[in-house]
Amino acid sequence: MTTSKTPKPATRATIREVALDAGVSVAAVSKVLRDAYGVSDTLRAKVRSSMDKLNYRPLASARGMRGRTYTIGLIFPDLRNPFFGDVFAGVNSALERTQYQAMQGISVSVEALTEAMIDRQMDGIILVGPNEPRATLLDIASRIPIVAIGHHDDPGSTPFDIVNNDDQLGARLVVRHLIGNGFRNVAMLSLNNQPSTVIQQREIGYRMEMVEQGCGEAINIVRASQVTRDVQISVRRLLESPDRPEAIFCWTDLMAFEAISVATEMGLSIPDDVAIVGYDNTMFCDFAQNRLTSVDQSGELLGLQATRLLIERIEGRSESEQFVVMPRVVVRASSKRRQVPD
Amino acid sequence: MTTSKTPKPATRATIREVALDAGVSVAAVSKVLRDAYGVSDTLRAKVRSSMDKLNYRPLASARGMRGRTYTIGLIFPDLRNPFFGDVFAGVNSALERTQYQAMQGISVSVEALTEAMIDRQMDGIILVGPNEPRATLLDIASRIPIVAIGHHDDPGSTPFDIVNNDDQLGARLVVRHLIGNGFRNVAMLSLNNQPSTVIQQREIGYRMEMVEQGCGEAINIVRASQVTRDVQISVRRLLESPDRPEAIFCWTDLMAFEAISVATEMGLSIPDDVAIVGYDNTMFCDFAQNRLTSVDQSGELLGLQATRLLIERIEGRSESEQFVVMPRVVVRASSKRRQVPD
DNA sequence: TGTTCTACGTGTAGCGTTCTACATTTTCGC
DNA sequence: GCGAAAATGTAGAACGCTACACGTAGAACA
Repeated sequence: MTTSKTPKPATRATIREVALDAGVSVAAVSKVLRDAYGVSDTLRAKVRSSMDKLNYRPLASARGMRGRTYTIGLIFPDLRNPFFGDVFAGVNSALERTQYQAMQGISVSVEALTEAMIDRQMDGIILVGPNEPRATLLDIASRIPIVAIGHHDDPGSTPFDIVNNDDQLGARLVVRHLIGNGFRNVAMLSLNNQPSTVIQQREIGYRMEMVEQGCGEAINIVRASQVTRDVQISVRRLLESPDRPEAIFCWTDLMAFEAISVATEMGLSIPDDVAIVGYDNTMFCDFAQNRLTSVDQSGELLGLQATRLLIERIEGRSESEQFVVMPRVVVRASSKRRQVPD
Repeated sequence: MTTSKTPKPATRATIREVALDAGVSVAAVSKVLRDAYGVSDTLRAKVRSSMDKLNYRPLASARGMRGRTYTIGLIFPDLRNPFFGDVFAGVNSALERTQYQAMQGISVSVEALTEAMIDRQMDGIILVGPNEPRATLLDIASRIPIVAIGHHDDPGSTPFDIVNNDDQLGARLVVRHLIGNGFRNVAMLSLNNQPSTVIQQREIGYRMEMVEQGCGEAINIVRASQVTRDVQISVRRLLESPDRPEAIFCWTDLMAFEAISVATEMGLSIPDDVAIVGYDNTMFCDFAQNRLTSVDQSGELLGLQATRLLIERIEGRSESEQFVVMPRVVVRASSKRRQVPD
């Protein structure tokens, strides 16, 4: 008398059951799963059909114990910025038709989040606009493949891949555009307390182009924190100052919208009293109440390339790469040519 | 001659190494980790100190093989909606000081995402505004604990928990507010192709309150898809129609911003030509270029409660619960009392 | 006809946890 | 003091996969 096995375990199928059903070894099923070498077409077909029949799906935890989990993590510094939606889209299209899945981490601290992702055996991490010091990034990179979107460093000097838009150029283009449209006293609204290389680059670009355009004496960088209240105060102070700038270049669309808000509140008209330009070209720029000129850094492309590079890394590449996209200014009414009162 | 073990494995510490270091069994360490019964204070202290010393962190995959992964998944239907940031914040504060981590899934299809999360052994899932048919939700709930934010169903009739704002009431409050401010011809801008119970409830609330306020004959529900272009066309058609509504109640802030955009483009003034009201009370409502009256459903509270309920569920509760928050109208200029031309 | 390759399959040892079953020690009522 | 109960600790079998190390059978070559 043999103990009969439960016929329908009601639980999800395992690789063993698939092997049993297909009449092959567990190892063979695993090979099919991984598209590994040494499987005949017949065997593959048999296994595939059993997998379908049993509705088999590999369990990520179990895979994680031996190798990959086919999961990559995404970390953003600021969730309120609508820009990250564009990056998402790019990540998604890169992941289509692969076994990989992306997950965005949710946490207060980026450091804690990174650890949590390592604990959870992510195969790799995409860090967007990381503010962490270089040493921290290097430490993370030594433990898990990462690619940084928006982090400037010398090509080849980092053990991780980098995907950037040319932030320095982006800032220069903005200044060139504004001055070309008759705004010479251009201030820049930047971020404080964040040693981000992206901000640095944009500030450098702004400075250099102002000088090259002969407006060096008008250089004026105001820094505020991300907090709405703080931005409002800074913008108001700027707009109330005796030599009110003719234009404000904001380091992010989000800040630009806040600038528009303050200007509107003060009864100023845009762009006649003050022009405003943002960065990211998010969907809100198009709205008629904003009509915000902004720099397009094609978040979607950034996300796509970052994902591609990350997967290459996970699958073995060892030399680091950089990918740079060219920014372009998308002109809208907020920086329309100045009507100089003759 | 004994083979000497590598002294510094350079790899992360495992539970075995902690046990070795603390001079106790692996089982004991596991107990400490899980706060399980049967550990003396002395042992606990020893183990804790070894864990600190070795910088030990449990590996989620390995835990997943036996029990929990201490990870919960978040699924949103529309990533562009800034509302979800509020929910995030709530989830985070509920997770503070727990071992759990939240991850937001990124994918085109909610169904695929759910499967991916089950594959990855999430302990539970929070579904925000799910559009899936009831049967699908029941199927998912039979395989993994879920709580739905924004899904209306009879209390006790679902095997999963529900956290809602009273959408019917929210809509009623909007109508009441608008009519109280002199707008009688109130149209509603809703969503098509999405059998969401949230939308249903808001439509019902709108209808009922319109009737009760004696404006039944003005009821007018226009439905558009989420696509920007589609919304614009619908709003434009509405505003160009011979009996242009005096106010538009938009089912989401996002749509309301688009409505403001179209109205602005057409040269209409808000609220004198048309009042506009949104739903969600997202941060953009405050901006002077929007000044959007909106319904606050406190996304943060929703996220907090959903997380609390989900963890309770994961840890054993079996009867389902519902939690309802009361919506309230936050009045801004976009619905200011009508200046009736006498 | 033997010998060497190559292609295809299989057996099985872990991976790092959890948790049941059990062993040992301490406490306590009488 | 004695036996029972409570408290504390341990051993070791899973969990579902991957991938290394082999075995085997034809094909190709001499």
